[in-house]
Amino acid sequence: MKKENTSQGVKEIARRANVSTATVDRVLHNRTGVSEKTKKRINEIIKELDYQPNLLASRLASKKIISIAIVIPSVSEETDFWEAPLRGVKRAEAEIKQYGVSTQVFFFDLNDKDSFSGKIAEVLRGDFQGVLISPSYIEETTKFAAECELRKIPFVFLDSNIPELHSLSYIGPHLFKSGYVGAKLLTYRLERDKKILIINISKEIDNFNYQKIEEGFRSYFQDRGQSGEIVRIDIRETDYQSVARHLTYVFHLNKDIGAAFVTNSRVHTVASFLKNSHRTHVSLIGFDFISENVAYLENNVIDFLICHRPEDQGYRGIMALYQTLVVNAQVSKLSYMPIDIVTKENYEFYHN
Amino acid sequence: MKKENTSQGVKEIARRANVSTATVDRVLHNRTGVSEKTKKRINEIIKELDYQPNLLASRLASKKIISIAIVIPSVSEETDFWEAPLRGVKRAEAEIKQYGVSTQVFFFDLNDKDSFSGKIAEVLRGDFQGVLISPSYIEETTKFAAECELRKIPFVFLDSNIPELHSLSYIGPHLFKSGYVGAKLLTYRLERDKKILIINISKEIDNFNYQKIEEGFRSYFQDRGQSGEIVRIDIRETDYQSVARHLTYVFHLNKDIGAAFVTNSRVHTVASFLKNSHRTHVSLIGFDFISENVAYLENNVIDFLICHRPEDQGYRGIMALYQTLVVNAQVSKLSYMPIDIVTKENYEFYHN
DNA sequence: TACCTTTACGGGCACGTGCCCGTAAATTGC
DNA sequence: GCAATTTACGGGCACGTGCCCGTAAAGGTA
Repeated sequence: MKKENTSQGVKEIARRANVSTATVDRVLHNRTGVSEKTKKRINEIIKELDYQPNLLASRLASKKIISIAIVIPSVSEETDFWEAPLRGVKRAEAEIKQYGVSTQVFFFDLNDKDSFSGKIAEVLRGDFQGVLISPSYIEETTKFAAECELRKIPFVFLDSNIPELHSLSYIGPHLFKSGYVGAKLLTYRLERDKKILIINISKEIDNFNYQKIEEGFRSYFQDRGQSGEIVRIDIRETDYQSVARHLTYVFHLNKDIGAAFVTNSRVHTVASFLKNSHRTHVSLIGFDFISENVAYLENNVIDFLICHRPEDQGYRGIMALYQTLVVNAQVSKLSYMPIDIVTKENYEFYHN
Repeated sequence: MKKENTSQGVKEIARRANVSTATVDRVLHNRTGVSEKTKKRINEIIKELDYQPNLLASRLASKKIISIAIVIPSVSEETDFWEAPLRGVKRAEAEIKQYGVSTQVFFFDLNDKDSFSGKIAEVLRGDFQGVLISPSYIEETTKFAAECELRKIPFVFLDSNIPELHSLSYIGPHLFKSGYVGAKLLTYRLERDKKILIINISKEIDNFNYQKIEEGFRSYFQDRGQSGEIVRIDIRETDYQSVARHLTYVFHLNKDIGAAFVTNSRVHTVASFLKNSHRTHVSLIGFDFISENVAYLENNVIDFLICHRPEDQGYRGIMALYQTLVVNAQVSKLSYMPIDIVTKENYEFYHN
């Protein structure tokens, strides 16, 4: 089978407008050097034909390379969570490399604000046409966003959002609803008079993500007028010893805790504690498909993991920038990921 | 930033081998007209350079159009399930249309074997280079697969599988495990002495999919030595009246049914019955994110829906054929979809 | 009027690959 | 040994777009 042989694209427009393809090209890229009236004539024909440029030919002919910077936490000993978004980024890159898109990844230390500042400064020194960033520190990100806006560099937020800033798009979970789902699962078979424990393990004090999750979690009970007692604890050190010490204390004060909800991926530390202290009858829920968590899922210590397709997040983040920078198409400002429920029974097919 | 200026691709190979690009081209497409020794020389250089053809240029220069046939059930009054795979197909098509790929969809009536035969005959009369098919009828599909193999037309199975046939790939759920997950969810808070009801509503007698699901469901109980009584019922008519009649009878015989598991997307019919007969205390689980089901999820009549990302299935199906026919890359023979758990709390973010 | 600058366009090559057509060289037939 | 055929290869255009360069025409200045 053969393609249609009608002359297509710029040539056809040029023919109808009685000009050369170069002139049409000038109009398409709104460069100077075209009189108003021919410009108008050409634009009308473009509209009439509903002209869509041939990306193949365009990218083939163009020598421009589009560079995208990715700013994400490095994979630490504590968590390999960011492996997944990175995979997604690489997958997207492989797909669109042929269109002249290249990426460069900047890893920062999640526990070190200065490393974050350093990396975004480095990005600004480089010559990037788009940025995909995990906005871990609000203040620094705000400055960075202002500079990007000045330079007209589109940026996409990954995994957590700062709605006030004018990002091209946010790609990540709806945190409030994630907490809500956690509450539903955690209490699905909880006995009436048992207490619920919310555990927040994090070095960062000002992290607003956990607040949103906790709000969602609590609102589930408000919505149904249930008012079982909810205990909460903040733990500022992430090592096992510290966590165990705090938890021992809490469980000592509250003998009748039936379920525990961890607001992030450090649920495996809690799982470890529950196992060591023979408290595996306590229902346990947390976030993210990381290897330590999956191990405790397998062991029946963790009941459910809530996940947000981190690989897909990375992929979609790059693709959103690609749509804007190369295809010149619109992308939606908010792209909430599904709230996936992972259990011992279905985790082997989960696409993280 | 500019692209590297080193001469690339076929030209570079030709230069090194002291031949013209035309000769290299002949080797690349193993056409005739090249002596053995030059062929060998060129092949060595190709290997040495790890030559990857530029898809952009290739597809731009080629006038060939690749046609893919899609054979799926039509959206019926009973279910709009197949809307989702169709969306995925369209999404894939939009992405790769520029590479000269076109698709044609053939809808058959899921309750009419002859319409299935008719459509596959039509596909074979057409000039297609690849087929994406939902193999609803085994015997007819077997014949079709044999003919495709003869003509060297790759075909991909969607949503259900016939492992004996040499499909390029199967894209769909792991049915056994899906049933297993259903059992876990259904009994997560089931009281000890309550009975479980398995409901199979389908006109097709020989459908092996449901058997696999039921096996998985039952094996969950075997794995944990639980032997609560399991009742099962087959209903061969899909209309509400028939289903209600059968269910009335079953519930009359078994007063203590605490949970019901429907092996396919017709769970909404059962939900309707449970609601009308004031039996919403019975836990209910079924399959697929179709609008009727979601409505009962919202109503708390259905507890969970198990889903397998039908849109993604359609997308991946087309992409598997694209990888084979255009990119000439390998695709994995089995591509199990995640077993997603959809509840009232998270359905609004589900990407079906 | 003569000269210079600016504007408004056209010509044409390049991107990397596919493929048609032409032809020198090698092979075959008698 | 000569013509006919086959083999093995090169030249070069086409795909649709980007963009450099050249130039006629229009406008400006003395």
